[in-house]
Amino acid sequence: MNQHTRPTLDDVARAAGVSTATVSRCLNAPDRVIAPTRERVMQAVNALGYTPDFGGRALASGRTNTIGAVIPTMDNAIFARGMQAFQETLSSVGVTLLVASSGYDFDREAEQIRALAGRGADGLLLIGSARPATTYDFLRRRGIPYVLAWSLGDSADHFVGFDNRRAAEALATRVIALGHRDIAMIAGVTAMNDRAADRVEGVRAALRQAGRDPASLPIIEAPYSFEDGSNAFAALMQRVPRPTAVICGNDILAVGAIGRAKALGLRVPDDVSVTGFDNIDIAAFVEPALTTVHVPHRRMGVAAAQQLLQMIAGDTADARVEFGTEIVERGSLAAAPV
Amino acid sequence: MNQHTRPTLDDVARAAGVSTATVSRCLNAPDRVIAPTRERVMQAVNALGYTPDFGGRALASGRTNTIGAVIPTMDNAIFARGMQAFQETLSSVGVTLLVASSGYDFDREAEQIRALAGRGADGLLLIGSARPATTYDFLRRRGIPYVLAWSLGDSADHFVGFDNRRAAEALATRVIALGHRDIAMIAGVTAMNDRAADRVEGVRAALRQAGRDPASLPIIEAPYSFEDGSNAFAALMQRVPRPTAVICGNDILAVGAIGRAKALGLRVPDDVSVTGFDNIDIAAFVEPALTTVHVPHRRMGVAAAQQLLQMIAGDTADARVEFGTEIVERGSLAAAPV
DNA sequence: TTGTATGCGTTATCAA
DNA sequence: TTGATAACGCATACAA
Repeated sequence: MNQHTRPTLDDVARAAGVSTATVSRCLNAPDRVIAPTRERVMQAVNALGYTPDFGGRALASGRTNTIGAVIPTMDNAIFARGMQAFQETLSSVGVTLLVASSGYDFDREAEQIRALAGRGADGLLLIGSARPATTYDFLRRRGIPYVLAWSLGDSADHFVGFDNRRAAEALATRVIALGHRDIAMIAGVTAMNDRAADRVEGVRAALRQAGRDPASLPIIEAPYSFEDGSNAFAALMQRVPRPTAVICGNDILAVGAIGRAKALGLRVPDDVSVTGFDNIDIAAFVEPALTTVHVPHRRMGVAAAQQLLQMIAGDTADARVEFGTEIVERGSLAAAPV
Repeated sequence: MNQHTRPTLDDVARAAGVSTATVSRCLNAPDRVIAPTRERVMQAVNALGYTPDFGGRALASGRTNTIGAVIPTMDNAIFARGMQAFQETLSSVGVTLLVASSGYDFDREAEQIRALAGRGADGLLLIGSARPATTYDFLRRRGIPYVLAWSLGDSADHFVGFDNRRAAEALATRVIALGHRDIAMIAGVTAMNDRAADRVEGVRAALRQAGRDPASLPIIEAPYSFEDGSNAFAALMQRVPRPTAVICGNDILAVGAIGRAKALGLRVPDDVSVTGFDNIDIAAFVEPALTTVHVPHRRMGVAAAQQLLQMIAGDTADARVEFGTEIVERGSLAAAPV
């Protein structure tokens, strides 16, 4: 039984009869080593089961090949899908992903950002642009590359996202064009969430554009769950006149709304139309299928990873990558009842 | 404009007029430093905006305060929820989470395990027990603590999970007790997935127990999506005699099945019963609501984290933490049609 | 309670 | 192409 200490560069060097520098080169820049020696070294590496020590490498090189992400929560189909793509992309180039979650709380987010930066993350992925100036200050003082995703902002930061406001406006405009006059909205919680807030703004903009008073739009904010969507829908249906269309801030709320409509004996879309946002899998599967806004979550995850990798490599990356969205019309939206 | 190099322990020590050792102690064992000096040091730390360098710390201490997880995919409600809880628990004690995904592929999993171990992970979370001996060999040679979650196995490894087989058997037994004789199954893909395979085994065991031939059970394996569940259901409904109950390996497949049933004009549960597994949110929300097996995903995530932390700390941890599951009976399951 | 001194494993500079 | 050797920033055993 040998000692249970891992082999070091030195062990490999000795075994291969070369210097530690050569072993290091074999691993990091194989072309800077002549083939025969390289072969001998690699043999020793395999024989000893050598793997480079992370701490030593990080200390000496100043890089960790690690990227951090702070998202509101993994327990949300939207981020789950995007993060999966993000992780796959990083993994394909040998970078590993550190994840942390904020629970939609600015303080927690700042705390997690600090933690990941302290963990030596070479770059950071953050969601949206709404956060205190102090957090941005920290990011910049620290000089750590970061990308803001899932939305687009006005700042000079790097964005990889789509225009939540415009997409929501387009959808609402379509609803209005179908003759709906009594429109209501079930929004995601807008506090600390620019995506949700932008979607509300988009709907208001559409109303304004149609010569209606945005202030008259009944809105209920609801957490991301079927049940909350359902309850919000029930509350909205109490209004007089009863809305003929309910625009929801995301698909989960919309599915909750449709479920409640059925329970209330209301036909969708004959009595009331319902729309969602995100186009997650379930949108195509509810009955009736959901009219929603398609968002390319996976592509965004991939693009965010590429962007970040470029920034870390020191290459000049595009300031922003904007993805288009499109309205997917399905059975849950129809012309207003006459 | 000052140089953009981060302050080091030495800078803080100089600023506070103490040695680096004292600064280090202030950060790692504050009680070993007298209050006045500690105060002076912390002041310098804040003034300089000092944060310890990760590489240096990892190299000197041999620990990274980082735990890795290799899961099949984040894009699955089950793991997403459990991982969120796992991450929160780690975060609460200052440990950060490295995530990687295998895509249900043994080779990729082994690769990711290597990557995370190389990244200096102090411990590892893996899903299920089905993987090549070579992977376990690596884990043990490396001596890295690991926990297997979401299932229970026969080995001496540390498990945090539940008995997929027994839970599925209980559910199937209930289905049989309701008079169903023509039962079919839509299973998750069992290759490289012991959870899915165990659920199939459980159903077979129930049939055997009831004096039926398990080999006669029609089974279609389907990937984790509504659409695949839907298609599998349609195929099963072609059989003669037509099954009166379809047991699904997870809720997503079951919801897909229910959707197809409606499209085919079949009433659930009058014409055909459908059951799921996992009890994710949507199970309570489909129409009819899904009879399924409740699995405490969040609690498992928390327990897995605690287990791992104990193992890393060198405390003796329980060999296995088993969670109970329970059948949640809802509208999708009823007595067999007469 | 605090300081000194050493070593952790790697990368990178500079010579050879 | 390869080798010596000096950082890298921190934790810790030991001494004071």
